[in-house]
Amino acid sequence: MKNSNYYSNPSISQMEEWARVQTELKSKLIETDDLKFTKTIKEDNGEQIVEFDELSYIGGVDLSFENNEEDAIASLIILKYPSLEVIYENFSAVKLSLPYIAGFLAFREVTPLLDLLQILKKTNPDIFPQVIIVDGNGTLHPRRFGLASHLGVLANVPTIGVGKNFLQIDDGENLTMAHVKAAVKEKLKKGGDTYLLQGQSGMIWGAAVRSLDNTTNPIFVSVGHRISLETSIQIVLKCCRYRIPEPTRQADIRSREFIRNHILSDQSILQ
DNA sequence: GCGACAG
DNA sequence: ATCTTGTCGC
Repeated sequence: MKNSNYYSNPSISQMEEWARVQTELKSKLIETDDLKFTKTIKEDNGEQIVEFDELSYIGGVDLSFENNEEDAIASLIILKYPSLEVIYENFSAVKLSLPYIAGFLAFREVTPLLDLLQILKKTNPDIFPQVIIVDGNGTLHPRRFGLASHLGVLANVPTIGVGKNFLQIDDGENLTMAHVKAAVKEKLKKGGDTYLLQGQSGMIWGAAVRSLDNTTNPIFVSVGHRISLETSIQIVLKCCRYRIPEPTRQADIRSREFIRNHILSDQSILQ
C-alpha cells in the first residue's frame, strides 16, 4: 500500500502532445551567440587563444534522488568565472509528477529548475548567471529540443547542454552509438579534442568532447539556447577541472550532499 | 522479438 | 538517476 500518489506512465497520445510542445517551443530557439559577454580570439605564436573577459557568473543545475524516482533535490549553483569558485548554492526538495522517459526529460525536470532561477532573480539578481550549464542535452535530441534548450527558452537565458551518455539520433542520420564510439576512439586523442556529431543530412547535433588528457570517456556538448556550438564547447572546456564541467559537477556533488544531510533513509530503522 | 533508452 | 570497495595506474 502506497501512501504516496505515485505517478503513472504517460499515454502515447500524451507523449505525442509533448512532442508537439517541443516542436512549438523550438521556434523560439536561438542557436547563435546572443550573450551578455564577449568572446575574443587572440593569436599567440600561431596558437588561437579564446577569452571571455566579461564573463563573471556561470550557473549549473542538476537533480539528485534519494531512494525512489519521484523524490528529488533540485540544485542551482553559481560559480565565479574564471576562478570557478562556488559563490551561491540553493536547493529545493521536489516531488516529481512524471517518470523519466528518454526524449522527454524536460517535462519531468524543468519546473523545479525554473523555480530556482526565479528565486535567484528575486533574491540575488546581481549574480544571475550569464550562461547556465545543464545536466542533459540541448539540440542533441530527436527533435533538437532537450532539457537544456527547454530551460533556456522558458527562462530566456543562455544555456549549454552537457550529457555524460550519448543519446542516439536515428532518423537516417546514422548517429548511432557504434558510429560515435568508433569516431571518438579515432579522433579524440587529447584533452580539448572535439568530434562534431554530424548526421547524413549534414546537420550538426552537437559534439563529443574530450575534457582532459587523462580522461578517455567523452562528454556530449550541445547548444542549449542563445549560444553557438563553438562557444559552448569553448566555455565547457574552460570549466573542466575533471571530466564533468565544474558547474554541473558541483551541482551534482552538493545536491547529493544535501540529501545525505537532510533526509534519513528508511535504513535508519535498522539501527 | 530485438535494440535503445539524456537523467 | 542510483546501488558501491577495492584496485590498477600515473
